[in-house]
Amino acid sequence: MGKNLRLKAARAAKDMSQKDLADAVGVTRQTINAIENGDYNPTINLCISICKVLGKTLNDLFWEDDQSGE
Amino acid sequence: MGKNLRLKAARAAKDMSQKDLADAVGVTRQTINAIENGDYNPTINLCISICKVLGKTLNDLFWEDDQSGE
DNA sequence: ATAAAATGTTAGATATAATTGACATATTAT
DNA sequence: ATAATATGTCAATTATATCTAACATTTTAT
Repeated sequence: MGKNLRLKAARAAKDMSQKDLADAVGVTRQTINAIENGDYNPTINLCISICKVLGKTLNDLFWEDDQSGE
Repeated sequence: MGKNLRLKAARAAKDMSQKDLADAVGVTRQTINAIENGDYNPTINLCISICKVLGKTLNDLFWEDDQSGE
């Protein structure tokens, strides 16, 4: 699995560290790190929580053929 | 958690049974049934597989405040 | 009416998401 | 230089997604 650079960018745009995001959604820093690095397959509820904190949708951060230049 | 009626409707629109969809994405019928009934929290990769089979996006089937008239 | 297919649900097992804790490296300060 | 913060990663544990297998109910046929 590849890295999730859209997630990394959305987090950077909010000036949050991995730990900040982890605390905001109620998981550990290692979990956020693993998701950004594509090391595993989070649950949809966690994805939804992350999206809400970062002001994005599922398609923005986790859908693939989404090359729309907004 | 509430039922996922959008998933149920999208599956019906393809005239697929729960077992048909389960076979198409490589899980069991019970897993599809549990997702439709809101009994748990699937992984994002499974959600993406389901969306692809049904010709929908993550926002279509799993995002919440999605009242956009496309 | 009955047979077949689809769905709902449950118990027990397995795979893996997520945790805790630790350590290393990199970055950004002072 | 060093102190602090952020990130990468790994081993061991816990929580839970998913499986297997079974049985009941509902729906759609014959």
